[in-house]
Amino acid sequence: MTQRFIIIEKDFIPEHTFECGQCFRWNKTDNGNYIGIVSDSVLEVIKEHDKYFVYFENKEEDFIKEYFDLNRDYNMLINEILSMDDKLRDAVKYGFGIRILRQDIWECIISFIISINNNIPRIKKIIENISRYYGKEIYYKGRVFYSFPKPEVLAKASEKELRMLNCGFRVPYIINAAKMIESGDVDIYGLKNKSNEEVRKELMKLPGVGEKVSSCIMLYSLGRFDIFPVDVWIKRIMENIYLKRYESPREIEKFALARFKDKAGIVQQYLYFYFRNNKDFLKGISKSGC
DNA sequence: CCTCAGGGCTCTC
DNA sequence: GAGAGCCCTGAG
Repeated sequence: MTQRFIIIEKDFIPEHTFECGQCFRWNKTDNGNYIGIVSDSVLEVIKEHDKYFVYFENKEEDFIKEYFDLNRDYNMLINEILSMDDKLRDAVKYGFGIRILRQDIWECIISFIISINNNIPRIKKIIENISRYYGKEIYYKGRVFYSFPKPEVLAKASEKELRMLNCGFRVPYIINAAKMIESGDVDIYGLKNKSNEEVRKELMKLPGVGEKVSSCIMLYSLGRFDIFPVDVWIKRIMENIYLKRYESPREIEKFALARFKDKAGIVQQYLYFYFRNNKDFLKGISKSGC
């Protein structure tokens, strides 16, 4: 069993990358490293002598490099962000080491359908439940892990089973989205060369995929940084820091895209990570409203 | 015991 | 365009 590794030396802190809310299948191990299931493989990120080693099996190096977005210079991105907006200094400094992972689009779609009106610990639990129930076994270092099931599998899943796995009101969304993808009614594998508008239109054909979920898919699986997902937290943060008034998610996205341009996606990530972990800085703004 | 919110969406009006 | 309702769980 060949085990290989590559080194990530620059602009990377595992805790920031894996716990900024973009992914749900990475977990911290007892010794402080991270282990995750990525498509049909188990990956480990291990710190040795101040360097991070990615261990993997059954994958090409190019896959790993793309997954960790290693061809992008985040340090340069940060400098450009700071040069155009000083308000982001604290958030960028705090979130240094976040990389936007290039996730599998199918798993990303279902993951963010599950995220609807849900919280992160429960999202992780539901995805784990689905993988254990429907996924394939992966053996890694004598342990068993489970891959996320393919569209054809979830297309045939029963409502009863998925309810048992705690998917709740999202059950019909999941099954019908899987059916539409499996049948080819919605083409999720031919989106690469399409415009943001075209991609969003295609994704929103899927039940349970609205503006925000489609934005997450475009950012986290297509690597489109000129996208700014607006959830309840980002809404609050933007209203608090920039707008000083209640505003609709659509207007907030418009504002952010105009201001942060092709770096909006990573800015969104820094803001989310920083303010979720420092909620006190958001006192003074109401929790909802628009 | 209760209410409320959580990386929102759909359906109805 | 606005508003109610939603499966479930932990927090308060």
